[in-house]
Amino acid sequence: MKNTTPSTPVSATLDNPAPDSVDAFFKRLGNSADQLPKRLKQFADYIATNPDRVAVSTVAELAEGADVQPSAVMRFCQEMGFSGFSQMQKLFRSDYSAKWPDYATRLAKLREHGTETPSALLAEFVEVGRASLENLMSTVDPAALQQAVDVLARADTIHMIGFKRAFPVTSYLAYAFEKMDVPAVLHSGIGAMNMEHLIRPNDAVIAVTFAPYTELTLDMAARARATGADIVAITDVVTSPLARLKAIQLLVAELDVGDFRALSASLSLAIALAVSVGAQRNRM
Amino acid sequence: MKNTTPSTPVSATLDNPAPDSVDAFFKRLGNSADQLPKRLKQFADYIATNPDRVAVSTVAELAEGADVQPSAVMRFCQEMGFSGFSQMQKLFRSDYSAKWPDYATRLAKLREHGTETPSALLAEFVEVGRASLENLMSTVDPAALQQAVDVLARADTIHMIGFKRAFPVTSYLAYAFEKMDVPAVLHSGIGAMNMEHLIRPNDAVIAVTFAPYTELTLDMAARARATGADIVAITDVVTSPLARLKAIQLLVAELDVGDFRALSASLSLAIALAVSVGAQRNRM
DNA sequence: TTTAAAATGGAATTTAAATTCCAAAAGTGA
DNA sequence: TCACTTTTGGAATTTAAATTCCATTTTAAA
Repeated sequence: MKNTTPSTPVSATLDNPAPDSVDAFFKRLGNSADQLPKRLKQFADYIATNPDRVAVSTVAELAEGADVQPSAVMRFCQEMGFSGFSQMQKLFRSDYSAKWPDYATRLAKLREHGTETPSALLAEFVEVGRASLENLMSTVDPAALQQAVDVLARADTIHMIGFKRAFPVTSYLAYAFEKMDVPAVLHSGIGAMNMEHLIRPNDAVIAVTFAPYTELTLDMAARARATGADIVAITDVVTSPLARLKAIQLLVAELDVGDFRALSASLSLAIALAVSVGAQRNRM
Repeated sequence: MKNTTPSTPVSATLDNPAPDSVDAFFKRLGNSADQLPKRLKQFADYIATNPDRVAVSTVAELAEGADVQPSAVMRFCQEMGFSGFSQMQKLFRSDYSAKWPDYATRLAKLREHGTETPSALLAEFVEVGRASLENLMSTVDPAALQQAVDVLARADTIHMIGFKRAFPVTSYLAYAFEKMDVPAVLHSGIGAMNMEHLIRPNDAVIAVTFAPYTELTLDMAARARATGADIVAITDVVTSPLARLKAIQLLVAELDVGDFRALSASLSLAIALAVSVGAQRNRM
């Protein structure tokens, strides 16, 4: 009569049961993430960012991706309540097939719910954003972009002008320039203060405005032009009032959803511009 | 002098090279399917109807699913030009992750292509933006989004907190809310003024921050939470510190190019959120 | 500072899966 | 029907991945 009862299951202890869905897993991870040791936290961040890799990778591959040891991965899995990696992966794999109707199907499914739900609206914006990005590559003239980079890299100080819906663009430019130590001023319009006198002949201005154009932006750009500063215009069409200023034009045809636009293309253009300028200045 | 040349590679013979994409694989399968022996055909049919299972299953599992022996699976793989099942599975797995190659791969690719021309960099940001948007649809939980809209529509005043790279997001939210006459305050941090006392129990806060998280944002959100205000967090991963605040989480996994991210997905999410809130408030 | 506890990296071991092999069954043409 | 080829199922082997273990390092506490 064999009686080798190993009574305690290796897999999951009572106080630490294995999550039964990927959602539950991430919920738990969210709660306990900050009291995890360094390497385990590092791995947690990695799979939180790349959850879709878990189903199709080996321990070694994930470990390498997160830059930790395989044993750290094992410890993590156990910490999360699994018996080991295999059990955790099984969970992710079962979720995988359910979750992977492709992008097109997903969008369609969201749409049929009607434009009423926030998700359907989000789907709209995503779709429009993608279209705008695709378009961006054809509306932006590479030569003009290069020229803009040259001008901005050469400038003493870069001034950014753009309000209302253009403000997210200029504020992101400001952030990027600051991070790269490029001297740049964001003209925010705050306090109704006129900072135009700061613009000198050897400076350059990035003016951002879309139809219906903001008067203030046009005025300020015009006056900057008068002092001799170079103007780089991020705008929507060639007939934009900024054209008159002999500005270097970067055109972004952004699509609307209702009264709003996704801004994806404008932001992408802006950040590419900023990073290029930063790189070029470093080379000088 | 050892000379054990086994000259013929086991993997793929000349007349039978392994397909290099899942598409190519299925094309070949279409051609040769009807001259396959019974069991092999049976397996072919199975994976043709369940292509997504291949990446995440073992030989034994697929064999069982198709009701054939594991060895039949092996013979099938070899018939199709692969050295074995592992090689075939590798193809299916890489095809899957090709939709979103991870950060490291992408950076490496960027480096080798050279960031030389601004247009190349722009192309990179555009591509990353598109991938991020596509992914957005799967990381944002529709229920959480709906919940966020409800909370924000109900709030007396909406407060927006987000600095540095998150600031374009909050500033766009501010613009959208203003345009729709939704009472909303953008906490800009300007003048180091503390506007937190403005946040009342019946208000709601939209906090936006991405790793590395901005302390100020976390602090302000925590204090707002303490006063009883609801928090909607737009952040990158579940391990985000904002999770601790019992916030409604909207996750955006945005890819980086170098040190910067395109922000396309975050902006799209933000504007969809804002418009939904505006619409819902009008209905009340 | 010293000591103890926790965490880590990497090697050693175990386990499970992939792959091969071969005897039996099914099919094919004379 | 008989000899021969192809196909099949299942067991045996190999390979690779998961898991454990332990010596070393790091961190926290006294």
